[in-house]
Amino acid sequence: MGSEPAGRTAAERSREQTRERLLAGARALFAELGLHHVTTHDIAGRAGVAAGTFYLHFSNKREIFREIAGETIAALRERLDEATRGHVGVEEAVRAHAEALISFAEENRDLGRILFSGDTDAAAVESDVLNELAATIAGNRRRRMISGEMPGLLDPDVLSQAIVGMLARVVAWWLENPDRVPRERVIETLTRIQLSGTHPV
Amino acid sequence: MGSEPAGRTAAERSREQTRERLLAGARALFAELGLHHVTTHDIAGRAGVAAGTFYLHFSNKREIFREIAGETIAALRERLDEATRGHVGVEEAVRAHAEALISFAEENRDLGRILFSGDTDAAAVESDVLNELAATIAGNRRRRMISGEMPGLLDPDVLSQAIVGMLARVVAWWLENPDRVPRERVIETLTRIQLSGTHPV
Amino acid sequence: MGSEPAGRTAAERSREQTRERLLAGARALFAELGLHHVTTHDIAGRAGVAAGTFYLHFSNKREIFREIAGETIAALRERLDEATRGHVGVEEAVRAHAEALISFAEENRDLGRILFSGDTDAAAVESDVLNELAATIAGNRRRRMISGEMPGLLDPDVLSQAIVGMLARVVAWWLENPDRVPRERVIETLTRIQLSGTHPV
Amino acid sequence: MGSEPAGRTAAERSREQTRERLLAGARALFAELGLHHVTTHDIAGRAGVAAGTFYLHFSNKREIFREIAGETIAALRERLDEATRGHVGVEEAVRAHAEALISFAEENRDLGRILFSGDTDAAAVESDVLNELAATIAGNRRRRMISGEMPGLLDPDVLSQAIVGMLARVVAWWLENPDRVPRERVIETLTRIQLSGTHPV
DNA sequence: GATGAATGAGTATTCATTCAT
DNA sequence: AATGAATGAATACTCATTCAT
Repeated sequence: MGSEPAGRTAAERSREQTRERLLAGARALFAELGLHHVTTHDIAGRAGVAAGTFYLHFSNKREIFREIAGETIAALRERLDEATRGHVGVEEAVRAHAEALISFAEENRDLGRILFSGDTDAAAVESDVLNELAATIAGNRRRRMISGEMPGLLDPDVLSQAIVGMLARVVAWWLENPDRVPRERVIETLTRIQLSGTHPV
Repeated sequence: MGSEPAGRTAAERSREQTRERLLAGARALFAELGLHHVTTHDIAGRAGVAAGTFYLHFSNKREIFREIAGETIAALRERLDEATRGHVGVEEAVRAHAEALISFAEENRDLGRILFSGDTDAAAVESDVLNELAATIAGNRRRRMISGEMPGLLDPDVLSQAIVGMLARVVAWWLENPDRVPRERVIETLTRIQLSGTHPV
Repeated sequence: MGSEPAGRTAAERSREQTRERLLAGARALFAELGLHHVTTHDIAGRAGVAAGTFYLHFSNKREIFREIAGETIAALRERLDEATRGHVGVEEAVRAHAEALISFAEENRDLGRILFSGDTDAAAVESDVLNELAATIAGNRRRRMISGEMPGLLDPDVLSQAIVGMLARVVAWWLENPDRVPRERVIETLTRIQLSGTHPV
Repeated sequence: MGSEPAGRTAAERSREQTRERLLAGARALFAELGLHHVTTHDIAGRAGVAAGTFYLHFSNKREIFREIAGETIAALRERLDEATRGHVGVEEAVRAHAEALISFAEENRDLGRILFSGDTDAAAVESDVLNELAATIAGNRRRRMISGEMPGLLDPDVLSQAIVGMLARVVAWWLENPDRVPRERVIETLTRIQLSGTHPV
């Protein structure tokens, strides 16, 4: 009945469970305290295993962080791709993109705080999340919109960094202050800014 | 008729020099390694003094960081105010603001990396630079432009965070990749984005 | 059927042994050098373990001292209670008390030096041993003897402090100079002084 | 009009004043904080001089403590001798001795706390104050009273330690709790205890 | 595979003491 | 004689990582 390919021994399943518990504990702790205020003992403790067990599953602290960040980024990327895929109109696509981003942030509230914060250590460990996003997002943007419409006015690299910076900052800020502005208004504002930025007078 | 206020004893001058060397060393190291990968011993070593000497000038690591960050922020704020003061036209003001920001970043290349990075630890020590900037910048922006022109389309809080995020990200990125885009083009792009955002179709 | 409670794992036994070695080392060092001339490194070194190991067993220097002092005081108190319990006659009781004190000091020669020395720092860490003793001893004394027999001549508080001061000093002195006076003579002298003080002419 | 032999230069007088100020500051600080919670910087600061000046007058921290303790002990000894000198009767002499001790403690309240506390560090620095007192006091006592009157019941060494312990403890205790018992009652109690101890039934 | 005791290099901070001015 | 900046050894405590059981 497992969704994973069967034929695993009990030991393999047990190992996998321990690994998952470590990942879960690490996610929670990193989100709460930031990368370097979390010790490997903390993570093991949160996972309910002994300190040494951590090193049976990850070769060091950076690795588990990299894994967590990596899987989160992959999920985000997929979500964003999916969100924009079906849309033809520019406005629709941009709004769907913003909506997907906000939804993802809400669902990954804890890790989002780190991933979108621009934390230098986190960035050093994982090839900078935001830079990857910049490439992806800017790629989309360029393909779909900029082409031809604003010949030399806006530099595409600067623009992509600007958009990423804007998105990351707004998301991080809104995660910390969710009651200041309703969700829909955040999406709407993000959408408008991007549209106006690409359809100038 | 020295450039420094006269009437200081040799000891005072020596002390002041050591203090400045510590500050300079700390600035460079913080920029290079981030707040908590720098030890007080490192700072002292870089300044060419013994480890204990650090504590004759600063009571702890947080203090020297706060001092560095504080003075830099104050200088930045003044620079931005000054830049926007004389201008009547919106476009002129926005461009002058962007220009001042870029110039400041160039002159404070090292620290800029931290201040604009959104480093969570740095933010915890010094009342978050970017948040302060958000307030200031957003204030200006709101006063001068938004009034009446885009009634309820853009949320002012979200907008201010977006602008700050955009500016910080672009500046931090450009400091790391100064050769990718010429300075003028960065300024021009930043200016255009902001203007388009406030003069929508 | 070992002398220690069975059913312990090897790790638990090892841990307990290390802990005991740390306690033993600390006892010896504190006795030799006094509370604050002993470093946690010294204690670890004496126990034959690495410096960090100390902190796996005690959260800081004060704690290990408190533990050592606490257990010693508890043992002493029990010994004194036991010694005096069975005796009806005043003289018998006083002599048994003095005898128990001297025996205890002999058996705990090292720590006695600190506990009976009135060391102000030690006292600050552990609620002052001598003050506790003063209360206990004086309580016994008052109950059993003074009642009615010397109405207002001797102040009970002053008397109890005097007795404790006398006992502590004599014990500490005798531990340092065990060959000057034979054990029995110390006990006899202590007994006589106390009896004469309570059975005046 | 100085009480000291004249013929001192201004420099000599200035030096002497600085020295006295250091001694005064050290006395106050040692009394307040105990020997090793006082830094040489503290002492210099309290004396209103620079840190280095301390070492122009004392070669190290131990030395200034030794000097302070030494002069206090000498003064105490003189006071006690003086007090007992004129008296023929045993009771008179013992009471005068107790009275002098209490008076001295009151006048030197600050340092008394250390000198009578049995502080091990203080004792290590200065050849133990209390031991010196033990010798002196016991000497007096033996000469005047014990001779012949209690053939072998009380050991003189033990007795002298007992008396010193008693006196020191009562004095230290009373300095900390001056309101618990009136001064006269302390003296009376100390006197009675000693008399009864030497005039047993 | 899991345990958890142990390691030891690392780090902030203090303070007695020196010495150039 | 006085200053006070500088020194650097000392010390408590942390934590990533190892390894015998």
